Amino acid sequence: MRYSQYFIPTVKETPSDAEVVSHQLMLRAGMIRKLAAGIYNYLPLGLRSIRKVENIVREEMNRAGAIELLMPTVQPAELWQESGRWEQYGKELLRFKDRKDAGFCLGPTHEEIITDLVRREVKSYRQLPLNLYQIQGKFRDEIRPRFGLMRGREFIMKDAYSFDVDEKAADLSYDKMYKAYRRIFERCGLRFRAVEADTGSIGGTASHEFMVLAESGEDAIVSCSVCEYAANVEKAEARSAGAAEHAEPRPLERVATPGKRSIEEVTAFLGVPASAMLKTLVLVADGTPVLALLRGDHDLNEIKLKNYLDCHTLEMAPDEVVTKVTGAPVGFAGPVGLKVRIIADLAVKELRNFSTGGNEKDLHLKNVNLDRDCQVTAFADIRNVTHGDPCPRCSSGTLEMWRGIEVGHVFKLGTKYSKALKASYLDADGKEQIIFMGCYGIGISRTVAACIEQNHDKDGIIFPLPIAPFHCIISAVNVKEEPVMAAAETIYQQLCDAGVEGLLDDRDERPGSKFKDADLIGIPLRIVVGSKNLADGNVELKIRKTGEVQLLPLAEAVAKVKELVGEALQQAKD
RNA sequence: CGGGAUGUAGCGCAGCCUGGUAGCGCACCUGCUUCGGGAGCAGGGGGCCGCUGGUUCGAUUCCAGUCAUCCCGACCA
Repeated sequence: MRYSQYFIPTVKETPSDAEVVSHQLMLRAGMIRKLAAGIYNYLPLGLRSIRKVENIVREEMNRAGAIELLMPTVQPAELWQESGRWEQYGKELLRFKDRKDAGFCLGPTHEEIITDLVRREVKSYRQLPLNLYQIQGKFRDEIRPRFGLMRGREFIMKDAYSFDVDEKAADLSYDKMYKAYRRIFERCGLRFRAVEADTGSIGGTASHEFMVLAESGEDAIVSCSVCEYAANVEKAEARSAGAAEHAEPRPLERVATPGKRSIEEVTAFLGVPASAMLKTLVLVADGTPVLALLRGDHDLNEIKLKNYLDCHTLEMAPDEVVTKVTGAPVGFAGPVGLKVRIIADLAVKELRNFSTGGNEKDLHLKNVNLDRDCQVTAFADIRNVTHGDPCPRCSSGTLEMWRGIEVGHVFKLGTKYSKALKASYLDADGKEQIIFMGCYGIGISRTVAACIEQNHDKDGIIFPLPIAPFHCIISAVNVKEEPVMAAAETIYQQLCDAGVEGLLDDRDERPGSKFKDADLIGIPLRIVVGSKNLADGNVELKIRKTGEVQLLPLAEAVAKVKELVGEALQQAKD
């Protein structure tokens, strides 16, 4: 490709409405342009990287035995009503009507459609297992799209759905996908982790997320310093540190704490550590107030609590409700004397003589003890794990924390959708059985963004070669010097012939601009053809990632590039 | 949806407080010089000052509404 004939509108200045690096760089590198909030044009350069990821995904899915198909973006309301998600999904589902007033939506995911297809066509155990996938645009009307392609409303996704005769077979399908996903992200050249995850609104029995490690990641994940355990903090299990200390209960004390509301203020005022405090949170679960008790230095994990309560909505109570439940303004809540459902975190069991709110303005209690002073409804694991917590799986490890970007998610769905939509088959005995399903998603466009979050420097993007839009850029320092241009053309032709994707920068620009653009768009290899080196029969080969520069005779440059490209792609495949 | 902010040339911004029909840098076009890390000089083009209404002789400026975008929160594969 000749740069002068191509379309790469790069930008010098950072657009003011872009917050994260990948968004800024994709705009600056001319990979994307915004059309509306969370909706982007994919420009040629961006599309090339997206296609690279798609092809890797496609190859690995096919290798794992999945079969590609393509489902419509526009989906009829009836199927969503049948699964119950027409009501459940909320405003994220963009709904509209056709000219006959029939309800439709833009597909945010395709469980309903694929299950409908399979229930019509699959009748026998002989047709199973089956794994169908597509790579397609999805639309989710996110409340708050942000960070460019990281959380768009319209985005490109690979979604696969497996169908099996029973749970054991479904587990095998899941395992195959899990392994395929590892290969995919390895081949993309990404540093990532597979972590245990909450299943969220998709539902099902188990799931893993694939997280690209990056400081800017929206998700917090933990991994064990010793064993293989890794999980999203949303899901990570807290293990109690051990037996309770044996402290004699001291008499309950009332302490005036004028204006001291937060844990920080109260600990400073009382001179006790946060870990000797009891944090009391008032929440509303499906309209009913609930108290959550945590050790002062721990944070509530709302997902764990929501799962424990098995409720539809769970939110922090508004001030009026707190006042009504505790009889005191916000900041003085405690469990003593309250007659509501009280869920205490497991770590609370170990607290003795702790301090907490007194349910009166400017009052806290000291030397509170459970059982003696108040009763909890139940104990449950409802807190976020923290750095240094003991690993829930092995005896010796502790948990380390990371930030990650979710680029893939695999789910064991069980029979949630097959039951709702009555997808069944006849077994060898002619008996009707319900199909077991799994679903497996990869955010293709997000993967490109995540890659940039992980691989960039002050000058721009540093693409791993397997998903770079081009392998090698050939920068002709001065296009008006005939020998320079001729040599650049020759190298470009030879690279093309060798199967290397070259971008010939034949623009009549100053060298500085060309180098800046080359760095910005992140092409892994660069050959610089300039008159000085050319006089000695040499060209320069620069590695974007390391900055390493080598002078090579004209004749060897192409062979060297071909070798490097071959290595990178080969390495990625094995 | 709650809180905060911003809409002025393709991009980044100033002007507005104190009303008198708009300016800077980059980009773009022309010419000359330059040519290994975003060149210099000279000339030039480009604006419904987001939109609607109000106040006023007069509104980019003041007021109200509205739309859009961004940030925080809630929410979310």
